[in-house]
Amino acid sequence: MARESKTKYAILGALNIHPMSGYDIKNWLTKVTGSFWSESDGQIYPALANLQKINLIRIEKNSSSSKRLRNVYRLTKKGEKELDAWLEKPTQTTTIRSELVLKLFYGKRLTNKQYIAHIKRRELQVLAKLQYYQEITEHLKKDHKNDPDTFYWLITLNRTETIHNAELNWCHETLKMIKNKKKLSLHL
Amino acid sequence: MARESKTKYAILGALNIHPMSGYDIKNWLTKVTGSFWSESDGQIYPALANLQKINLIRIEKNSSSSKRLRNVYRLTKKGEKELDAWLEKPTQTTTIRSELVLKLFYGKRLTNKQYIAHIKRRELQVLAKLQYYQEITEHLKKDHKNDPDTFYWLITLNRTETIHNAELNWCHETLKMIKNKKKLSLHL
DNA sequence: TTACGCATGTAAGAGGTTACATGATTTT
DNA sequence: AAAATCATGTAACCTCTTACATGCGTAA
Repeated sequence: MARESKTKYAILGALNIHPMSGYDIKNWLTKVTGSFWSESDGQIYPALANLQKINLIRIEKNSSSSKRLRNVYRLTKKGEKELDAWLEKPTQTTTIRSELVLKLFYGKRLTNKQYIAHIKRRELQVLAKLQYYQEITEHLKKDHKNDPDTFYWLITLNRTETIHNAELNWCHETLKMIKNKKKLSLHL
Repeated sequence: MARESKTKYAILGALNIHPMSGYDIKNWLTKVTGSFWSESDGQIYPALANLQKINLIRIEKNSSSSKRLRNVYRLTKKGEKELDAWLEKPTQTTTIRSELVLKLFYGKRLTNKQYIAHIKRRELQVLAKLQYYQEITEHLKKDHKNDPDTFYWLITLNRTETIHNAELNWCHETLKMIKNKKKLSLHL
């Protein structure tokens, strides 16, 4: 019960780029896939141990010689197959939960001022994210143009950008509408 | 640990519209807030019991006389205050997880055909949702124009519509780009 | 030498979904 | 009479986050 965790696939996919440590994977995921995927410590390390146990990944370098403890993992052939099988499979739509939108939905009890404040906060959050992902996009286009992954990363970054822009527009329009008290405009 | 559940607020907000049973709340939520909020049986009923225990809601009608068991709850004054306190509070950004986008991100290992299939499936899903929410929007504008909640519901429906439309455009553009093999267009 | 970042890992415990159980009522 | 839907509720059990513990290396 409680639908199957996808953490293993996030890990396998990351290791398919190049060998990494758990620490690397986590930071890298939060940095570049943050807008649609993330993992926490408590997920990563047990998952790595398990994936190693069932031979989907293996430790490449244990760096025992006086170096700091650092486990760098790499995909096995079996791991690649597992990754491929998952990649090909169609996905179910995931349920999402946005507390903010729930508040806006139940917003009848809020004053105009409070309601506007919610949307403005959201506007700033989205704007910040948008700028952040635009920077990553620029960076990829400039310094990783020929990386075989870049094309796919840009596609998903472009998706994030498109959607964030749309939400930004919505914030803008909604604020304008509320401020002008043209509440009826939605009903036309 | 494991961040605080928002189920109670989803329930309080629903009961603020009008008294409802647990069954009603669940169905109503999946129907109209499905694009940004949902609850499952296993959450609703225990939460209702608990909310009643701490006097945020109470049973309005137990309909004992030969009628089917059906508990209709209504907000108490205390419940209204709790709802207001939550509504006013700023929200944290929620982390979202999209398995599909993760696959597209790791898409290097997929054939063009497989990749396109993923996006096309998504396109259809989004299109269906878009049409569904457009129907609800029309319904509200026609038959519930003067309902005090309608204005707020239309705002969130409009948000869903805007974002879904953006994603649809992205699907379209991305498919076109891949099909034309103009992979370099992203790099310009 | 103090502090911060690197790096791994575990424990606790709430959150959430699915499946099952139960029984009434309405529809076919 | 059977099947579908209404309606509530519980149990199992996985998921996930937060917090804590630990220790090394490096920079101020």
